[in-house]
Amino acid sequence: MPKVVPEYKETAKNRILEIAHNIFSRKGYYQTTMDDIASKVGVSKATLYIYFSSKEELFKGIYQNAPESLEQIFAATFGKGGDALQNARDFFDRMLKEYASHPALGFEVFSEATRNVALRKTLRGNYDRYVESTAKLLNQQTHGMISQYFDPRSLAQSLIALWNGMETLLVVGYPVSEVKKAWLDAFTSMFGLFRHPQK
Amino acid sequence: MPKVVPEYKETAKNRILEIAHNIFSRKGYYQTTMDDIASKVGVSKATLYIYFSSKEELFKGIYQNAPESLEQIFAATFGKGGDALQNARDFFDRMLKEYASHPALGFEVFSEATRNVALRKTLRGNYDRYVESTAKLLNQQTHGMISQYFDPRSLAQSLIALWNGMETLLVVGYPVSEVKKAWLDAFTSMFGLFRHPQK
Amino acid sequence: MPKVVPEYKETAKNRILEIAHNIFSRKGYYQTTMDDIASKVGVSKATLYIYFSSKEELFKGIYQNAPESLEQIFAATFGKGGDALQNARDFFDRMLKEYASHPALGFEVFSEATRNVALRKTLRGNYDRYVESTAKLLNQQTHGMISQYFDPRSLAQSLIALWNGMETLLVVGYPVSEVKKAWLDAFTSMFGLFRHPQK
Amino acid sequence: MPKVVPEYKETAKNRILEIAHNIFSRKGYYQTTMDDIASKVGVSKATLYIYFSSKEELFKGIYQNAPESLEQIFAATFGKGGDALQNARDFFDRMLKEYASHPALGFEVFSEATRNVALRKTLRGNYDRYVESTAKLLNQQTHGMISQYFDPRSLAQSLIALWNGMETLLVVGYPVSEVKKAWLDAFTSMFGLFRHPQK
DNA sequence: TATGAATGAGTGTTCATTCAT
DNA sequence: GATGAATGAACACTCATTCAT
Repeated sequence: MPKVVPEYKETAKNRILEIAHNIFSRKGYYQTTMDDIASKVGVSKATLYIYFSSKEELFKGIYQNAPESLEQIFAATFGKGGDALQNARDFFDRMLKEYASHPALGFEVFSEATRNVALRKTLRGNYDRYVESTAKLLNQQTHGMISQYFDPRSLAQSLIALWNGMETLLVVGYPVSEVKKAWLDAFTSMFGLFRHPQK
Repeated sequence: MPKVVPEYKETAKNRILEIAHNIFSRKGYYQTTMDDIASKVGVSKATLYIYFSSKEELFKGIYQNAPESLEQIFAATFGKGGDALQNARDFFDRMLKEYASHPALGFEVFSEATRNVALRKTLRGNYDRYVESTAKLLNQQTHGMISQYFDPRSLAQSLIALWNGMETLLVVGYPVSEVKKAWLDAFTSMFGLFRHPQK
Repeated sequence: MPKVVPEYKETAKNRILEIAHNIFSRKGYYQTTMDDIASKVGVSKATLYIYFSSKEELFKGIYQNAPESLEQIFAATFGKGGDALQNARDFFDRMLKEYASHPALGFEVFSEATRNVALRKTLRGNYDRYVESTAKLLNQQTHGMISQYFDPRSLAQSLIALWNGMETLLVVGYPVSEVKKAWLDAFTSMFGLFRHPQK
Repeated sequence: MPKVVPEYKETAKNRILEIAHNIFSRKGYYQTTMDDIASKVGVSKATLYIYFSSKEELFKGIYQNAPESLEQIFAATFGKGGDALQNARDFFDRMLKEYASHPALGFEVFSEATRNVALRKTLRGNYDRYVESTAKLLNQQTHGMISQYFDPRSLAQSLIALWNGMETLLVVGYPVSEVKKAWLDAFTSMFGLFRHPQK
């Protein structure tokens, strides 16, 4: 459960998903061929079509199978209460690991979502869950800490957006340390912790 | 409007760039064919190759030609001083318009940057400029407003990341009003304005 | 006929090779399209690429597959000893048949070899074999007939060159009978048989 | 007149021919583009079409303009009488230089002649001249040396063929010294000079 | 005479997808 | 369930040739 990286069960279908996830992440959707996947999985191309009716369906299988990570990581870090700043640090570290293993995939998915309603709806569903659970934790975590004026749901959205934005900084090539600082500074200021500067 | 010369004659190259920008934005890089572009521009495919040596080069031409927007919009909104919150609203509105006209392009570019060093470097150059100019304005705008503990450069990065993240919320389908609120709430809290709730 | 196995099942690859050989020979490398070959073979263009990774590779397959002819014909004619002049006649007749079925291919290959090191090396390998086996036969055939002053290897090269040169006379349009006479006269004189004029 | 390399007069047309000759020789007909030629000549592609109605016409211009070399070299070497073997040496050296400057062109032309009647006729015309003048010189040079049984015209053809064949040995990569020996050995034996071995 | 600009007609190559075995 | 073999439909890119200026 604490496992972040989607750990598909070892059925043929899941083996394919896992490997495809890797390749799609590395090469991007359009530059990944069914051949790439098949040969890496060690089966024939035709076999892929036994499990997935098309390349797109296979791709869908991936982001529908593994969208728990943000939620799980958020829960695993902020969920345990305690020092908010430290939790934010942990969150960053774990999300970074997640991101690093599939840097391109997220962008690819968003880009595709721009044109694909079905995908957009799926993502929206995921995000609704993210927002809800984040808001809930925010409530607990920051209880009493956040001004009454603010909306936890709204802040949850901001926080998720902020992380997504951090990924763009990483792609562009800013050093992790710098991006982490930006994340923590933003987090600190957003939650009015700035009176307690990090060492 | 910035164009002073009235005999503003679009060169063929710029016409292509503009139209290609639109199509790439709408359909994505890999689903846009040179034929698509050519026929929209109203020339033959071969003509495209007179001006750009490859599809990739044409694509490059686009994101190298118009990366000023964030900078310009930031300057145009926050640059004029005054009410920070109102500026943040203006910024959002203008960036939204920019985003809406090419929603997918940004993600496509980031995705590609994941695998393409040259592109990454170009983007990094742009971002360095963004960060610098944003930090400068932040200094002026928020003079005295931000705690001594915080780093304007770091906050500038966060702010840019935050906007990028907002775009993901938009793609996913959250209503503009909701995203705008998230942006403003985040902005407000980040800059310690929360004592002055927006009406 | 050399094929012993009756269930001589042409593999797809060999079928392609054979047909491609014909077309390349007739139209030349650059004027032969993959479509030409595919449609003559009766498969789709894509199928060609299952067996050969590129047009060039397919072309290579041809001249690497059938370079035995000169060697074989030489062996089959001069190899049997007996009347040298008659053997020379037989050699000519059989080489002519070979040449006539693919007149352009040889020149095409030589032209290409001018610029292509790999091809040059392959050809050189073939020629080394030709020279060696020709020299060997020359030794047997002309034993005692050729002056001690001459080098069989060198004469072998000359003989091969002479045949190659005869092909140029044929291309240019000299009648076969005339070219054959030139070949025989040269052969006769080279091997000191001129005291025994052909009837 | 002793000049071998075709020295076109410096008219625009001839400048083009000269440069085109070089490029065609180096890259082959099909891999030479009109752009290649135009840019090397320093004019626009369209200008080429003022002087030559097509690429093929331009190519024709080349081999119609400079076919004297074999004839001239033969005349310049064997024409002066004297030691036949030494003349054969000189001939080789000068033809080699000629060949070396345009190794591929000859093969290209022969290959093309296979399919192109007009070209074939032109070449035939050239070869008729070659044969005739060579036969004439052979008569003088070898007067009394060659058995009555042989036909100078036929031997002339053989000699020309032999040289053409030598070019194939060169393409294939045999060292010049080796090819030269083969040439001289063949020559020597063909003309019954073998009683006077070269040192 | 010279050319910048344009293009029609290819051309090799790729790839998701199918299907008989 | 698995696959080897096949392919239709594209697609980026090229190039000889034209023509208005």
